[in-house]
Amino acid sequence: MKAAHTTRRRGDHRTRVGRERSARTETRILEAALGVFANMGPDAPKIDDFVQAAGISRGTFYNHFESVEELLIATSEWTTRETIESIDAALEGLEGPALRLGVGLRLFFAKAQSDPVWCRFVARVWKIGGDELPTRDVADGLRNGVFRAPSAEVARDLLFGAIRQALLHIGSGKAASNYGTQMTELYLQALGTDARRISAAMKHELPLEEEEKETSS
Amino acid sequence: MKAAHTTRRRGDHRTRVGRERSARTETRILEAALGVFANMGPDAPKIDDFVQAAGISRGTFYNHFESVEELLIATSEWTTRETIESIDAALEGLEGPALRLGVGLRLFFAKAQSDPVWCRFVARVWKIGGDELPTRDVADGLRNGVFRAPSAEVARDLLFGAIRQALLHIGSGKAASNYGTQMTELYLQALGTDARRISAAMKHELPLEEEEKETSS
Amino acid sequence: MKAAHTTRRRGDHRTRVGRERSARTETRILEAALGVFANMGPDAPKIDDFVQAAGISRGTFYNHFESVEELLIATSEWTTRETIESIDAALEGLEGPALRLGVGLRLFFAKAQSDPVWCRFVARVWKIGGDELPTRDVADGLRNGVFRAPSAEVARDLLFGAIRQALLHIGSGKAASNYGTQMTELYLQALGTDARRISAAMKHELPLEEEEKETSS
Amino acid sequence: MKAAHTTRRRGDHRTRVGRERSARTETRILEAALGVFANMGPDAPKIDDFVQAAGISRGTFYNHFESVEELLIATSEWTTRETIESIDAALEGLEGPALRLGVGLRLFFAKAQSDPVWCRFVARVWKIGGDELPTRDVADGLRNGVFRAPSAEVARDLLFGAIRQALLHIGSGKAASNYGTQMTELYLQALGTDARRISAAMKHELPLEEEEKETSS
DNA sequence: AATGAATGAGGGTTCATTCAT
DNA sequence: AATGAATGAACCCTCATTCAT
Repeated sequence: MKAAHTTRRRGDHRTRVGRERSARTETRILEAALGVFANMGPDAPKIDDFVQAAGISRGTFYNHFESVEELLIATSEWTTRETIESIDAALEGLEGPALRLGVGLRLFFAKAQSDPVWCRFVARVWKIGGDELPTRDVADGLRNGVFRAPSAEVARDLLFGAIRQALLHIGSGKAASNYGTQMTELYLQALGTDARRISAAMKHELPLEEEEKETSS
Repeated sequence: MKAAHTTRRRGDHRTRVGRERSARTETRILEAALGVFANMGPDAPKIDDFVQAAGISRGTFYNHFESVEELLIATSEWTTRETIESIDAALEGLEGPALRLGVGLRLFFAKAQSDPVWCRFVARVWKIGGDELPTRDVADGLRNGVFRAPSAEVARDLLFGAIRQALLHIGSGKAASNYGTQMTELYLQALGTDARRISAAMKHELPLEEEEKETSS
Repeated sequence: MKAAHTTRRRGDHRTRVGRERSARTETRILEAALGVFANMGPDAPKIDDFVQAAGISRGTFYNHFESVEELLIATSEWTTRETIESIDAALEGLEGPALRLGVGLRLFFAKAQSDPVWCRFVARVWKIGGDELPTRDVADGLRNGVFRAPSAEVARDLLFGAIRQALLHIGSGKAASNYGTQMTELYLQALGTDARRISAAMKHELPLEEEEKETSS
Repeated sequence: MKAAHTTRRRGDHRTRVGRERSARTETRILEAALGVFANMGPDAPKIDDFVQAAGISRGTFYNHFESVEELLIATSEWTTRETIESIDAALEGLEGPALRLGVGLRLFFAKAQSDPVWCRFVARVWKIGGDELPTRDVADGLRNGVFRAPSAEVARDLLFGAIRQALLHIGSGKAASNYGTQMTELYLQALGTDARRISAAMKHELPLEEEEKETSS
């Protein structure tokens, strides 16, 4: 077992080094891809755009991703998951659909305003999930009468239409600093939320979500 | 003199015939392009897609348009202008931002539901104008207190976000028949319109806009 | 018979008008082609270049010429023949290869300097005949000892090389006004012509060749 | 440290191998291009002609040259430089414009007669430099009275006209074996060189320039 | 793994030529 | 004859993908 252990350790070592290097390369590609997609949209960029942005060779790209499409999906997941999770965590303990939705949206827009690249990426790509969270709050609110809308469908569509348009606006760099808050307020008003609840959601202090993404280049 | 006359008439005739043929071909391309863009979006289609859809040759395409981009713009204008104009005409005489906006949106969504190709095209492309009409009504309503919103920006962005998302939904074929009406109602509610005005806008009979597009080929 | 006569006269009339128009059109094309070839060389121009320069339609071009190649040949002949003939006529009565060659070259270069378009055309195309005239004089001179050269071949090649290079130089617009005369003198010197004969050829007054080309547009 | 060393060596190795392969491909293209241009002239050949002649793919062509024009220039330089340099070296130590010019031209024509492809290439393309060498000798000779001509311009133009025409003649395969020598003699005679100097230039043994072009494939 | 030269299919564009009027 | 829209073959160029090192 000892021998085996040693052997394994060597194997592990090489493997680990390889994996680390590989993981680092992969991260480099993802980081580069975020910027490339943000600037060029999901369809325009060619493999070479990522290769150049990441400072790697063509061959290396194919060692990690099979196609631009796959890279797009990977970038989306990588980029969205932690945002969603951190908002989810921040909402822990908040009660009431209006408060939860209001604070959640404000956090989301705050992230967008603080990270323009991320913002433009999400605005232009927005292919993936993360939509269960707000969807649930809207449904809850409609069910228990806090929200009012002709149907759940239009409430949902209005929400995602608003988010996308807001991200485009923010991503253009022309949005006022309270734009996200205002959009949140307007959406709550759209659902017929009563003034007191809106006010509470707007005034609630934003739970600090620490920025941990080590975007060190 | 007779000869001269004949010659001139012939020349005119040839010219006129040529122009007519050319115009017909151009219309054919535009009609085909509407469908192609609706199905494939603005970036994916290749020249050949239009060539095949229109039943023309590659060379003929270039006799009329220099690039896909130019065709996209031409198709957008061709497609949007008459819709906007017909809605504008239909709103003639209607007073009050809520009523005008409500009826205008309902007409717009009605068009979308009755013409799925047009709907998907507009949903995916939406590059061009036609946005002055609703923008003005929103601004009017905010100014005279019929509407209420944290800022004109968010009111505007919410509107266009809603429209785009609605078109996508309608274009998918899964929207209920009253979807457009519901979205209209929700948007009026979003702007804090009072119930009586909303009700009036929803009940107002839709001014008939006769379909005159002579898509006879 | 009367009827037949009338009919024939009509036919003649139409035919004549047609022929005249046709001849005029053909001349227009040739004139345009001269300029086009002069500016663009023999290979670069496309059918459209001639069509535009002549102000005709594509179809009309094909009514007169089958290809660019054919037009090139026609333009060459049309353009060269009269120059050669007029020089030939002007040399009528001059005796002695040195005198004939010297005056002939001077006339040729004078034409080149007075008609830059013709000059650039000939410089760049130079496909066709008209070379018998000087060739004969060179051969004569070599035979009877007026000229001296290692072989008739090199004498001939030196002549045509000189002419081409001279035309290029003149066509560039940078040649001095006595350039043609100087080149003529140098070529006579190349063939070992004695000084007296050279002097006679240089001083001989240039027989006036009237410009009759009706380049009326 | 070992690892780092190994890695670096590997990187170097890969890089070096790549560069060598690339350089070999480039040479292959240039060699092929020389023949293609020689046969078809500078304007007629299409990319495919080079691709086929070099036995590479279209894509590879573009990895090395951006256009036919660029390839033409590269081929010209590659082809002319060594000839000029070798003649320059061979003339080292020869004194007097007549001797230098005479021997230089004879070397040039000898090269042309021994390498028909090169000859036809230069005859048809002749875009680039290498003209300073003879130009200087002509100017020197005119200045110190060894040569006589109406002007330096015509002396120069006569020279290059003669060279071009000579190359065309030689390239056609119909030139006698002493053609180059004869043309050299005639050109010296054209400049009024005295008989003794001409004779010396013609009799001077041609300094051997070894063919070193390593056309090893 | 990483590299980058080579590949060739795919798509863009031009232009000589035809033909109905 | 003259016209010019339509045609499609020929050519240009890009770029995703492979593979030897």
